[in-house]
Amino acid sequence: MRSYSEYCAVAKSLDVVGDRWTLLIVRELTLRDACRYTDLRNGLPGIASNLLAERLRDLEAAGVVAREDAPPPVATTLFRLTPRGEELRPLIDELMRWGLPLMTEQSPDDAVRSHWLAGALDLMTVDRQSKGPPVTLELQIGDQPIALKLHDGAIETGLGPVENPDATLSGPPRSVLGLLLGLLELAEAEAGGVSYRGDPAILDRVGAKPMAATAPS
Amino acid sequence: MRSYSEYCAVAKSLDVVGDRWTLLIVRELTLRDACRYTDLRNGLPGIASNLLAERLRDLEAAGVVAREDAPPPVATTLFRLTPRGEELRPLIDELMRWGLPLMTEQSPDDAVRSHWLAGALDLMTVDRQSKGPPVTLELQIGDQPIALKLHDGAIETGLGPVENPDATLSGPPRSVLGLLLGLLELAEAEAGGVSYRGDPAILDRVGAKPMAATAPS
DNA sequence: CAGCATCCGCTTTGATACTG
DNA sequence: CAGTATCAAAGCGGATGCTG
Repeated sequence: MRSYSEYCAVAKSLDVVGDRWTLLIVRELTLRDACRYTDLRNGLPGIASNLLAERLRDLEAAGVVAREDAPPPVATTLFRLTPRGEELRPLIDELMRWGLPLMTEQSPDDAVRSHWLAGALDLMTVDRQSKGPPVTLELQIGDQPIALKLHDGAIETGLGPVENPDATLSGPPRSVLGLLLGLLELAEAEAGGVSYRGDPAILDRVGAKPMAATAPS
Repeated sequence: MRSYSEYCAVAKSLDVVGDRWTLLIVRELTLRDACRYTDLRNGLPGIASNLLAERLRDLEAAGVVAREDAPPPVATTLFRLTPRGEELRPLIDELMRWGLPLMTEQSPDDAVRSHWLAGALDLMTVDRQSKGPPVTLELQIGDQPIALKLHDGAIETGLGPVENPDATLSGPPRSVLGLLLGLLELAEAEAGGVSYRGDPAILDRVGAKPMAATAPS
């Protein structure tokens, strides 16, 4: 991207990460750690192959991403955030926070990936019953199941199947999210195509994280 | 901008604010409150006039910016962030934080505006002598003076001249910033073209804000 | 003068095909 | 798997002109 040529910290940041696709590449690497080129392509549906290659080169030159040769058994190239790249995590979190209200609009041709949603849930939900017994909830949305482990007031999110979940939840992502964040009642969500199996009390434990106090200006 | 068509909060945010110039427009409005079209142009050197108009229309449609007719004496249009737009402030702050290390590189054709620097100083500096008497420091960098008012461990930044400042500081922005953030000693900064008038003890009171603890993941 | 709209050459992106 | 090559379409930058 052409530099903004402004002696301003915001502009300098955008000179590095302001290109189209760039912050989504960083998102992939923050959500999934080291990725192969192919993993990145899968997590960035619609990106042109030449653009991905070019962005990775730019990010490497900027010291945000590092390329490493994977250990022997696999023998492939891995892309990983450098420490400087890791410092972009709060920025990705802010984008996620600000974008969450926009998740009420789901276009029919929106791609869905479980790790995107897991990241948002990780950031935005809590176990409201801090003294409750540990329970696990499996969400069937996106390209793979999402595991929610509730314990001690926190929710740990993970990808992949859960053995013997205490409850399972599936349906249109929009409705599943609305239900988990407390914007929809179970009955409404079910009318919206959600299917839930398990004790409804478990669902009630999941809620939106209270907003952090506004940062001191 | 073309939508990323991803059902992901980060992508949804970038669908709204990911266009070139868009976040810099938001920066202007967060740093300077309501702006006229002309003020925005001045704060965004290099933007094409049609692009500014188009971005403002897009931001208005997205509910981020509102247009209002200014009160009688001036009778001009003002652009202002909506409450939803104000919620982007933490994002701008994060961009500023991440970009600050890049301020060590100042290209000769970088434009400089005082309010950009005042914003960064506001975010990143503290009065290290929390019990010291209130003092004011005037910086002569950019297109207008910057006032730093040190009192009770905090630094209040403002734009415009100070009457009877306790100290004044001028020179190349890069060096002035390095001096204030403690990356340069006064002697080094002076070698770099900085000129300081006042008690050196005042300078010592200004320092970089200690990093906030990493946000709980 | 403030707030745009139009035009045009240039750069970036998107889609697909191809390669070591 | 990890890219390069190609080319049309879209977006941007800069200049200029228009309107209240």
